[in-house]
Amino acid sequence: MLGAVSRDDGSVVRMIDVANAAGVSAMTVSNVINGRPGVSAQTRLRVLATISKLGYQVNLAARHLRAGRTGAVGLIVPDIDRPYYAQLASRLAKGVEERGLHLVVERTGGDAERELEAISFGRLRMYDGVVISPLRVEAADLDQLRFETPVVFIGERPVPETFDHVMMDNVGGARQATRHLLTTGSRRIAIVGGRHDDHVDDMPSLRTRGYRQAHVELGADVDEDLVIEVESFDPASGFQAVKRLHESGIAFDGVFALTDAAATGVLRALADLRLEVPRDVQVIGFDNGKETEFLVPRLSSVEPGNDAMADRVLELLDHRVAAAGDGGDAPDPMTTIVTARLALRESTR
Amino acid sequence: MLGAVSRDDGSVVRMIDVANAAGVSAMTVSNVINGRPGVSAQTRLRVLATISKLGYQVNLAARHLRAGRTGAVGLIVPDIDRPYYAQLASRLAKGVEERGLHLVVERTGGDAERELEAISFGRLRMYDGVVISPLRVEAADLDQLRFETPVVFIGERPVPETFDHVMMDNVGGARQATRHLLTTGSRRIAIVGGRHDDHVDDMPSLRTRGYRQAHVELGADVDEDLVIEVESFDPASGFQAVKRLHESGIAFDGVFALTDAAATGVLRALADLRLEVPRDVQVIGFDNGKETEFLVPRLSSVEPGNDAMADRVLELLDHRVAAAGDGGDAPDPMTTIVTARLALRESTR
DNA sequence: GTGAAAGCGCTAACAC
DNA sequence: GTGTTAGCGCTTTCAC
Repeated sequence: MLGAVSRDDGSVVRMIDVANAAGVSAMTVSNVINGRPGVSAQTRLRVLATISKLGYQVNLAARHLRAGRTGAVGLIVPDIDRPYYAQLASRLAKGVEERGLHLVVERTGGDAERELEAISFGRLRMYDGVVISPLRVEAADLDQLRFETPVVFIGERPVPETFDHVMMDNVGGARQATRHLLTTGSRRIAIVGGRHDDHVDDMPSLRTRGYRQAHVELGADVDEDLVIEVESFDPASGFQAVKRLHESGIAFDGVFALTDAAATGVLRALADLRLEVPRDVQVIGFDNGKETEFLVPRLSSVEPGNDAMADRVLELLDHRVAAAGDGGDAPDPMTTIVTARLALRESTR
Repeated sequence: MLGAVSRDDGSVVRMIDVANAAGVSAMTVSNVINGRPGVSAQTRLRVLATISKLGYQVNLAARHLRAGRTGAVGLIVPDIDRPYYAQLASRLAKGVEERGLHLVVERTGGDAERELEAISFGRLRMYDGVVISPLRVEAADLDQLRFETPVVFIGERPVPETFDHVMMDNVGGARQATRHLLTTGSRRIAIVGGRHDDHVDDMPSLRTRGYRQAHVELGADVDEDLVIEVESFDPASGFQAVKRLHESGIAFDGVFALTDAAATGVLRALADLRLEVPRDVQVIGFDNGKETEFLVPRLSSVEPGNDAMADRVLELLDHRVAAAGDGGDAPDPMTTIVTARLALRESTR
């Protein structure tokens, strides 16, 4: 049997084997293992000794089948390779493990169908709770869904109010960043990764809205030539964006890059163009990643509060998993927006 | 029941429900779902229609309990946040999903006990196959282990010959990098993250050996003052290392940083010291990460062949999982060393 | 080509 | 404080 654990004699140690060896019933062994009350100290010790002597380990599949608990929390993300998701996964894994559970990471590749599939009935059943950061799924698709597994949504995609939702303050962070550039003398600020049409609720649109808001508030105009749409938000895109801007002869004295990764490419391109940062061009990124303070020049960035987001997600899961376990009333769904702040370094004045 | 899937009337759709609705037995439904032969085309269609009408999904826990297959491959790594592991996870996830399985990522935090625990009998049973990248576990501890789940080890830790093992060419890559610096005129090459005592088989020691080998081959001496041990291999460590070197007044005209992340900090520190790269100091990293070609200056690096490693891991799993499934003979364990090559850019001459 | 019986290893409910 | 009974939903075996 694939995956089965066998001892030297080829047999598998089951709970009943432990029970027989210890001279008790399987139920008592189960009670000991799960720390349930009603077992005498003496019996408990004998059972524990037998367990370690036989090297017994619970069969999680059987427990899952019987008890409905899986011991796993699912994290469903577009991609586990990108720093934002990798860090989210790392933080959640830590928290989930402290609660005696495992984190299972599933990647969708940013595919709408696979996102929906991942939160389908059957797949959710594999988890005690699920955290999903959708990229494409529509609120309308989610509206139909009804399930008992606690689900927390994370990110900027709109989500029906019937779900817990944790989001970063994309608009506010972008607004602060842009305001800083404007108030320190930049007049023509390029937004790398921005959207001309910012009416969809995704990351680039929300950050573009903050950029526009700041302009309106400070009485500045947005030149649509400075709104540079890009495919992906990596260094290569940032690099290309600045190169294109320069080749088009469009003047600019500030850059708001929608991610630190893109900003890395922006800095590289400006160095190639012999433009000095921040004297000729100010640059600010978004994410406040670990690398920012070691770039040349050190990159100013928006700190989105990812730790706080992860903590909040864990809190929400706690509430809901506890309620589901007790059969208690499910708490009202909540939307949390974590505030962003600026981390200013050498790339801005 | 937590995690249970319920329909509007609160009931759960089981295989037997599908069977009743389609007027067949559960066994026939099972045969249809698993694509087993011996079901007439007509019956098959009727069953499939009923399945989609009732929205039935197999209960994976029950299947797992009965069949012993889990549909999951485990990846056990010290940390999922670090780019090397994140990329490994991403690549493996893709490959595993192509095979109709899931990748479950577990992090150990680099703790020896937790690494051992993760490959214990009970935990392995959760997976059809396991990939583990240990950081601390000793070969002696592994020697005792005997299990039927296919396990592939990855990384530089020594592993008993009874296991499949995929490693990158740490020594060879470091040797090439150092040779390049030496043959292009550097005489005093600092190794950031190196080890004075390189007799343990871990990443820093192996790369240090390559560094020493290159020196021996080219008749150069290693000054132990240039071997800088660091705590972690992040930008901050690289930055500190160069600062300390400079403050001690130790001359150097080349830096081999054991990771690109450390090299990022090295470049930053050299910029602070107004040392020009590569004129005054040549710098080379290791990993050939995506960011390297956008740093200022563009970083030369050792390309370790991570894609090839991931492909090889998948290949090995394929063989072993297939053998375990068929009850066929297990293939002989193999050790694969993936060759490294240099990716030269602006930071070297 | 299809179905009935048995049981995977565990735990909830209840009896003693 | 401990044991007995039953059954979670599926698949293996074997009979028809």
